[in-house]
Formats: sequence, structure tokens, C-alpha cells
Amino acid sequence: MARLKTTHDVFSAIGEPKRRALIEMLTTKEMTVSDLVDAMSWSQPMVSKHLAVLREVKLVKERKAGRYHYYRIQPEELRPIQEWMHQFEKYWGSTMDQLDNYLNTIQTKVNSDEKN
Amino acid sequence: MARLKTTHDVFSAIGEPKRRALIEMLTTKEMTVSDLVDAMSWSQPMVSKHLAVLREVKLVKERKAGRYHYYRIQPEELRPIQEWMHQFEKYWGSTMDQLDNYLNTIQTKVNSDEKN
DNA sequence: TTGACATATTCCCATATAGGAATATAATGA
DNA sequence: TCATTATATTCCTATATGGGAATATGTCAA
Repeated sequence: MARLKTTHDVFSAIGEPKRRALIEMLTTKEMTVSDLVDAMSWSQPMVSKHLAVLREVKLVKERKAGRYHYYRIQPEELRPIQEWMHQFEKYWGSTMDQLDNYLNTIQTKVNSDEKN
Repeated sequence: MARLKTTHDVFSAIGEPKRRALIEMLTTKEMTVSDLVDAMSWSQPMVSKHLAVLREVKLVKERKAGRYHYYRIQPEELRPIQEWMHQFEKYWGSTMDQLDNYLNTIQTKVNSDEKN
């Protein structure tokens, strides 16, 4: 088969840098499509199409007011990512360096049982 | 243009569920390709090809010992994701304790739903 | 009503997969 | 040397883009 659809899940959806940029832009405020077109300097169809992907995975929510469509982020939908990262945090504590040390320690132990 | 290469960055690389599974499997120990083939029940070329993507974005590191190629996770390469997520933490609370509570709540809810 | 504005969708195309199968490369041991 | 084992790469194909251009849909205002 080919690659997964970008709308398969949140991980796929945020794989595209432009969609991450949209999410960042929407972090603090609700914005219309044309607000986003101005802010990002992309074509209007490009903005609409990336928003459509984010909408499908529910990372953004649309609120229509006449001609204007206001988009806002749905941060709770990012939880799967946070949870996925969380499984690594339980090994590393607060810093990446601690995780490194932890992994080096246990992997050294495992290696004493090595095959060669 | 077409879609970004999966090796474009860490975000693209982990968009594929199988690659996330490999990373999870490598969290606690170094493993050879055949270890991973056995653990995941995928074909050997499939494992090797997904590892190649992870290797290219430096999420895993290879250590060759004779015929065996040991792979280990490079956790510091997950930092871009952690940092990107950090900006949203304020929406659900920044501590892992709160995340734990959230997860426990969900789990409890799921369990009680199953009983009905 | 009608033109202008706001947004979404469709068409087209070049590109990059993911997966299966076959094959290549490399290291080992008898 | 040669068969076996371990891993990587190549070939093939169906599929899904992301971007540009054109167009459709929806809404408002004069």
C-alpha cells in the first residue's frame, strides 16, 4: 500500500510543517481563513486545504459567522501526542540527559547478555 | 510538489505508526534487526526499511557487531516534539501528575463503561 | 438584483511512499 | 571453500498527497 492518509490520525496530520504552523498561529486566538492567509502569506486554497485536514482530525474547530469562518484550536486533540511522549518521560525524568543516562545504563546491562 | 519525505524531519518520521511501534520497542533495550522481526512479526525488509528512515532522522543509532546490527533509540532527537508540545501544555496543565490523573480518569471511565 | 467578498472544492501533475518479492551484500562457521 | 545466517537494497505498484489554477459555493452590501 501507499503512505497513510494525512487524516489517518493526529500524528500524520502534524507531519506537515505548514499544518504545525497553522496550529501555532491559532494557539492564542481564533482566526478567519483570510486572517490566516494574511498572516501566513499562503494562497487562500492552500490555507483552506490544510485547515480541512486539521478539521478532519479535529485539531481545529470551525465557527461560521456569515461569510467568515473562524477557526480555533482544539488542544485536547493533541493529547495522543503528549501521551506518546509521556511514555518516554517516565524513563528520563525531567531532562533528556537523564533519559540518556538511564538508557545507557540499562542497555549496558542488556549487552552483557549479548549474542556474539 | 508532493508530500514531504518521511525523512524530512522527526515529525514526518513518526507519522507512520509502525515507526512509532519500533521506537516504543527500543525504549528500554538495544535490539538487533532479527530481534525486532521476531518481536513485531513483520517481514525483515519491512523492519530494515523503517529502521532506515529512523536512522536517517537520527532517532535510532546503529551499532554493528559482526553479522548483527544493534539498534538503540536516540532520545534527544525527540526533543523537537517535546518542545513543540510544550507550548500547548498550558491548555491542560503542565505537570505529568495532571496527565496521570487524566489517564486514570479515562481508564476508570472505560472500565466502568465496559461493565454496562 | 448584482457585483464583490470569503471560503471550499475540483482538476491536474510531479513526487514519495509502504509493502511484497526478489536480490544483493556481509559475516560466520564447518 | 561454501552453505548458512543477518541485514540492506532494489524493483514494482497502488495510493495519497501538496501546490497551482480554475471554479464552485455562500454571504453580504449597495
